[in-house]
Amino acid sequence: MPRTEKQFKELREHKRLHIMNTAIELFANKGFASTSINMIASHASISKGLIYNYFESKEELIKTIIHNGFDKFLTEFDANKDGVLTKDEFIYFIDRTFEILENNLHFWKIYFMVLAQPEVMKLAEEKLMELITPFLKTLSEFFASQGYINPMAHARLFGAMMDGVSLNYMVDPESFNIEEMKQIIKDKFL
Amino acid sequence: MPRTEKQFKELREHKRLHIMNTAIELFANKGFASTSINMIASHASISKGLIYNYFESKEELIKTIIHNGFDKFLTEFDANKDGVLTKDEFIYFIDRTFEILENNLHFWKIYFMVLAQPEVMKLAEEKLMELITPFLKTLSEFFASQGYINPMAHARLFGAMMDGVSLNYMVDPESFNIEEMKQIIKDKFL
Amino acid sequence: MPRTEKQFKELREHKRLHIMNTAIELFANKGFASTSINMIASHASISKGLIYNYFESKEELIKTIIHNGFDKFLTEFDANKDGVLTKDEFIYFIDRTFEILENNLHFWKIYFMVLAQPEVMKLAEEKLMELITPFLKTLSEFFASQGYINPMAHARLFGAMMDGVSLNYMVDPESFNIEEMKQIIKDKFL
Amino acid sequence: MPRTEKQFKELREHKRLHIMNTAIELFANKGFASTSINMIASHASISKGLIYNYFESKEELIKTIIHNGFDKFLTEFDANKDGVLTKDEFIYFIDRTFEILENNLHFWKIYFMVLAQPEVMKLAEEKLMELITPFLKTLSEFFASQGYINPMAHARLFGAMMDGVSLNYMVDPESFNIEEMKQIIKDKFL
DNA sequence: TATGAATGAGCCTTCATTCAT
DNA sequence: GATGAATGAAGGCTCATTCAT
Repeated sequence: MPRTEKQFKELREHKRLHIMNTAIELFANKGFASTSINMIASHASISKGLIYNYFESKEELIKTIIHNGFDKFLTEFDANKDGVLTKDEFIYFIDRTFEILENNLHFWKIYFMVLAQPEVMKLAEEKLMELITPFLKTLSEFFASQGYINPMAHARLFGAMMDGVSLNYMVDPESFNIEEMKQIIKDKFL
Repeated sequence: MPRTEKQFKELREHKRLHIMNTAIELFANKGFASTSINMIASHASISKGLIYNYFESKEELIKTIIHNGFDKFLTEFDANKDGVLTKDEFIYFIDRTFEILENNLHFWKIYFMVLAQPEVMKLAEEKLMELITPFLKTLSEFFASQGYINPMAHARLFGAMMDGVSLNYMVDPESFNIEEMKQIIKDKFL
Repeated sequence: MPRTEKQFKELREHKRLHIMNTAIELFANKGFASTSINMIASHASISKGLIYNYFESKEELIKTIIHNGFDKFLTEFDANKDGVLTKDEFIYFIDRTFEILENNLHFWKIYFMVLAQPEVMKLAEEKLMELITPFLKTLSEFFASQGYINPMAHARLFGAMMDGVSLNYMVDPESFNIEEMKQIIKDKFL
Repeated sequence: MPRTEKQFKELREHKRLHIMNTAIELFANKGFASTSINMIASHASISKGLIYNYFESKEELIKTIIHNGFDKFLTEFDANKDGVLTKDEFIYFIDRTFEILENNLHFWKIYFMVLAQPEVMKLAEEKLMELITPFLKTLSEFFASQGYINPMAHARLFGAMMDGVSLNYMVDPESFNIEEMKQIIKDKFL
């Protein structure tokens, strides 16, 4: 009965995501080490043991969350990666980045958690490079097309700035007027 | 015959700093939760118990480290805080920030640990505000004097950018050409 | 397939009592502070961690033991608490007290441990008052009915004497002839 | 210079007593295990190490306290121990016991700590027997002289009652009218 | 698949005791 | 005699992980 099998698989996938989302929320709010498997289980209204049915370990769980988050991020940008970035696409790019930031705050908290503990979390390094490389490349090409003499440095600065803005926004969203930020960034880089 | 009071005091202060420096290194590299008191003790070549002779708890230890670091940072910037920032002082400010960044990498790692790890953030929140508020104020006034219509947003963006650059520099120092960065930042904000 | 809820509950209750009984024995023989959780665990042939699955802390454990002991004590006396105590009931009361003493030596050792460590064991105070108040009231009414002019003082003295006898019996059961004691007490108070 | 040596010895003895008195207070209020050497040192305004100059160990310290206390207790009763107890001396005995109780609450707390806390009891057992045996003997002989058929049982009951009264008085001095108690006890036993 | 009892390594912390000065 | 820095064993407790059911 292929139908049943499919349903089965969907159910599994659904529960898997449920666990991940619960974990994301907790990791982001309390930190990785301070979030226990027990906590995740009870917030997800499942048993402790079941989590190990879906993830081999706590580390595996956060690793999966990070990888998934990165993949999602890349996918959401796919539209732009047709090769070249036009001026309009650059504007869209900025808007989109902030949009994603606002919609995935929890994930970004975890992303910075990972960055802040380099030795412990080699886990994410590889995936991070995968994410960043094309990002920088596209940006660099755009800045080159805009006549900047130092396009890669500009790309890096732009990326760093987006990191910093995200970080500051996360720490204290109320004090951050995203619309103003976007406008200033556009002014500075165009 | 006991040691004189002065001898004791010097001994204490010296050892206290030794513990703090050992702890800074470990916290920065492995994160707060992943660094055990045992680890700190053995890296500092002292006994576990002795740490508690100098710090009431692990929390107290990192709190002290954070406060000390922040205080030191503020002190290093004191020159600029005569009230107003001139154009030249702004340039000096940027140079100085990067200089401090390069010379105090450990502090900056801990600074990002604070921002990114909720369990540490809770311990530092107050001190962080103390650090940031005058920082933003001075910047905002400078941008106002430069004729920007949105000086506080500019100050925040500038701060965020410095955070982002620092973060990226720390994660991967080789890929970062600090001199180029400084130049671009100066171009963009002046 | 998980166990049914009923199975789990029974298992839990059973193990909970097992831990408590093991702990009572050890607390009574070695004192509260000198009995480690490790000790209780190994005497109960379970792991250290399991104890914390049933009791939140060592304090909680002894608190539960004390409360349980008091409740049991009160229950065992319920028969007499129909309001008034007749002469026969008073005799029965004395006999019953000693009977309970002999059957719950461990609990009574803990009871005196609590009395003897006022600052450490605020834990039991409330429950103790609950236990003692109706006890004294019933006695006082009885002594009043027997024509004593100072019934409450008699009740207190009687209670204190029972405490003292219990304490002495516990410390050195061999030297104590309970039957003789009972007889003398009856003679003195009737 | 014998003079200096004598002064020296007195100074030592004085400090020794100072440590003991400080320790008594703390042991009585917080229990033996919950009182640390550090605590005693700081309450006595001396250094931790100095305590070990006077007492070999914490155990030795409480042992000395207990022995001293018991000796003092015996000495205070010496008057009566000329062999026989007359009726008047028995009355005096009761009055004296309560007088001592009121004036040496700390000692009595420790006495009950000894009885009730097995860890302490082991240290005092011997001395306790030394204290109790002549006490019981004298009482027993008195009750024999009064024509009681069961003099030793009476002596034990009397002793136990005094224990119980003392204990109850210590736990809750306000609820205890000592004068009333004394009167009732005299009535019951004479 | 799902449960939660059970384990045990490892954590933070305390404290009696020692010892160089 | 006097100090308090230093030690390290031991304690209470947490938690990722396993496993019988």
